[in-house]
Amino acid sequence: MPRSPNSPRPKAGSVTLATVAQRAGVSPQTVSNALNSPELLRPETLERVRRTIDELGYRPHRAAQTLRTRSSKLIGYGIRPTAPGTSAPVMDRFLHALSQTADEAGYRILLFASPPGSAGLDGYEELLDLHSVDGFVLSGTERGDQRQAWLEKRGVPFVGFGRMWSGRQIGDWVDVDGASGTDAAVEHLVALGHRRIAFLGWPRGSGVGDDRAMGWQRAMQRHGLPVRGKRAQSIDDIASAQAAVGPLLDAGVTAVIAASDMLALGCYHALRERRAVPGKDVAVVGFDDSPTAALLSPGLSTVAQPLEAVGRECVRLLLARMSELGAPPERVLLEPSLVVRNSTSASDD
Amino acid sequence: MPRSPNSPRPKAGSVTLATVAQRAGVSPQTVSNALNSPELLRPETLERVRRTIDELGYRPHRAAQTLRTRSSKLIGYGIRPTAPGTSAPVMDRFLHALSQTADEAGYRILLFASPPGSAGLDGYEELLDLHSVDGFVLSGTERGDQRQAWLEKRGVPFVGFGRMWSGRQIGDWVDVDGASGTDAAVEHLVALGHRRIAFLGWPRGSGVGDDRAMGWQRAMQRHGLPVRGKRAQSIDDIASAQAAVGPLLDAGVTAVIAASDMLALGCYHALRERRAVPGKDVAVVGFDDSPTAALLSPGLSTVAQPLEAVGRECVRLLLARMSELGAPPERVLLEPSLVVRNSTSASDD
DNA sequence: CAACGGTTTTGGAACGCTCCAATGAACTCG
DNA sequence: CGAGTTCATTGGAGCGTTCCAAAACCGTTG
Repeated sequence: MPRSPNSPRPKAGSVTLATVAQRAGVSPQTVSNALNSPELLRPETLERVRRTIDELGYRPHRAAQTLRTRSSKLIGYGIRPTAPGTSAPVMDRFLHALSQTADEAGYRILLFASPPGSAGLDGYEELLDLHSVDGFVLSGTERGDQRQAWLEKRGVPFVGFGRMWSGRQIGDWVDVDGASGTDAAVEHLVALGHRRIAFLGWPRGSGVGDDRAMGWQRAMQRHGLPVRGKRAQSIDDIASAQAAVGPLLDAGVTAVIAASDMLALGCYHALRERRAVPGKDVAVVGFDDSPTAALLSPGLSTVAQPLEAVGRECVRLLLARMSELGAPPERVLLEPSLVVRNSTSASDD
Repeated sequence: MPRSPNSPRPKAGSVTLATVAQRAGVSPQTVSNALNSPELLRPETLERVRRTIDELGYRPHRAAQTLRTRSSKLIGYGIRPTAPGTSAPVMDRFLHALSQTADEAGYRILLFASPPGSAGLDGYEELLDLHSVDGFVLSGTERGDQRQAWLEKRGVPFVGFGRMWSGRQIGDWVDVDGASGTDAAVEHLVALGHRRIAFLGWPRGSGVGDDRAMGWQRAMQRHGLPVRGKRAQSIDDIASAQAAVGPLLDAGVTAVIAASDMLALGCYHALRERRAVPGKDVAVVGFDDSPTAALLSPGLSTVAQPLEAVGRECVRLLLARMSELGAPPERVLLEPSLVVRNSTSASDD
C-alpha cells in the first residue's frame, strides 16, 4: 500500500494484466504468477512486477477470474422475511459478523431476498447458476427444511445457521445451544432461592422451542424440582403470552423462564395486570437479548446468543467445506450466555 | 417454467450457449439474441430456441456476461455498524426492501461491511474495482460525509439513503421528511388538546436531529404555541434522556415529542420516577417505530419511516442514474406516518 | 563443450458471452 | 428477371484472466 493517496492513478478499470506486463517488461503470465504464485518468480522480478502493479494501481478483474477459475468468491445469503424465533435485530448482528469474516477471507456476501410467499428453492437455483456463488449460508432453518437436501444433491457447499431438527442430518451447521441457555437460567434462579420456576414456551413442534424447553426441564429435574403444571405455551405474541402465563402466576410460581423476549414481555404485562412487579414479586427471564430487553423496566434478564461467533463459525465451516468437499461434516454448538438484569434481581429500577 | 420439477436436467453449469445452439440447430449468436433481443428472431425460431433453453436448463454465465458487457448487475451496499439515528432493526427492513426491488430489476445486492474503525473509503475503492459493482447505495449518511464526493469523482452511480446535510448537494438521494413527522406529531397532540408540548432531541449539529426539531418548532409556531424553554437535549441513551427531560416535566409540559424511541423511553422512565403514567398524565411521542415501541406499555405512539418505500425508491433512482449518467439528480423526500398508540391516548394499557 | 537437471519465463489456448460486420434468404420493384 | 432492400442469421474477434506445455536461461557436470 505504499502509494500516496493522491498520486494520479491511470484511470482505474482499464489497467489489465497486459498493461502491467508491458510496463514491467515481462509477459502477462508472469504478472499473474506474481500475484498467485509468487514463489515461482525470481525475487528481483517479483519485486519489479509488484512495484509496477502498485504504480499503475492494477486490480484483477473479478469477472475474468471467475470465468477462468470457476470460482466467484461469492457467498450467497438468503435473507428471509424474519422467520419465527429469529428476531430481525438479531439477524442484523449476525449478518454483520458474517460479512466481516467473509471479507477477511476474500469473500463477499451476495444478498438474496426470497420473496415473501415462495418456499424459496427456485430462487436458490437461479442464484446458484446465475452468479455461481461458491457456497451458501442458510439461516432460519426450520423443521422439514428442504434446502439442505436440495443443496447437497447439487453438491453445493453450504452451512446452516441452525441445526437440522428432524430427519437425517445433512451438511455442516452452526447453532446455539438453547437448552444450555435455559438450563443456565434455571441455575441462576435456583441460586437466588427460587424453586417454583415455570417455563413459558412456544407450541411444541418447533425445534428451537422444544430445545429451550428441554434445557429448563433437565435443569429442574437435576435439582429435584417439579415441572408438572409449570409449563405454558403461546405463540410469539404479547397478548396471547399474557393470557397463557396467567394461570401459572395465579398458581404461585415465583419465576418464569420464557422462550423469547416477546413471551417474557407478555409475562411482564400479566404481572402488571396483577399489580405485581417483575423482578420483585416474580422473576422473569427472556431469550434473545433483543434490544428491547435492555430498554424495559425493569431490565429483562435474558439469554444472549453469541451471534458474532456464529457468523465467524459459519464462514469458517463454509471455507473448510469448499476446500474439501468430501470431508466429514462439522457441527458446532455454541454456548449462549445469560445476561442478568433487574428482572431477576429486584432493585428499584 | 414448463418443466416438471424432477425431470433429469443435464448437469447444470456445463450447459453453455454453444450447447443450446447445437441442440437447436442454430448459431450461438442466435441463442444469445433469443435472450437479449428476441425481436430480432423469426417467431418460430425464437420458440424453438426457447424450448431448447428450457429443456437443457440453460442459464447464462454471469461472469462471462460481465466480462463482455462490463456490467456486473451488482449493487454495492455498505452496511455500517449501526450509525446514530438509524437503529439496526430499522435498517433490516430497509435492506429487505432494497434487495427485493433490486432483484426484480435483475440486480443483486453485494454486501460490504465497512470495518468498525475505518472511515471506509479505501474499502469502497477495492469493492468497486474488484467486483465492479454497477452502482452503490449509501446509507447512514452523515454531516461531512465524504463518500458522495468520492463516488462522484470516480463517476460511479450511487444513491444515498439520507440527504446531504451540509455543503454542496451531490448526486441523488432518498430521504424521509423528519420535520414533517414531528410536525404531524404536534398536530396530533394539539388535536387532543395539548398546548404545552416539549421536544426532547439530540444535541444540535446532527442533520437528522435538527430536522426533526425543526418540524416541531414550525408546527408549534403555526399554532401560536410557545417553544421557548420547551426543548431539551440528550444523547441517544435512556439514562441521560431521563435526566434531560426531567426539568421539562417538572415545568409542567403535558406532552413530549422525542427525536427517537430511545429518547421517548427515557421519558417513560422520568415519568415513572415521578409516579406519573405515560399517555395518561403526559403524552409521549417517539420516532422510528422500532419494534420496542409496540412492546412498551403503554404502547408508544411514534413516527414510522416508510422504509420499504425508501428501499424501492433507492433502487429506482439508482437504475435511472445508471442508465443515464448525465441526467439531473433526483431527490426524493418521503412522508413518514404517525403510528398512534396508547402513549397519546390514555386508556388503561 | 555438449549434455543435463533445475529454475524462471513465455506463448497460446480457453473460459462463455456479446459486439460488430458480413452473409444469406426472401421479397419488392423497375 | 436482375438489382435493390429488408429481414434473419451467422462467423469471428475479443473481454481479462489462468491453465498448460513448451521454451529459454542458468550453472553443473561428464
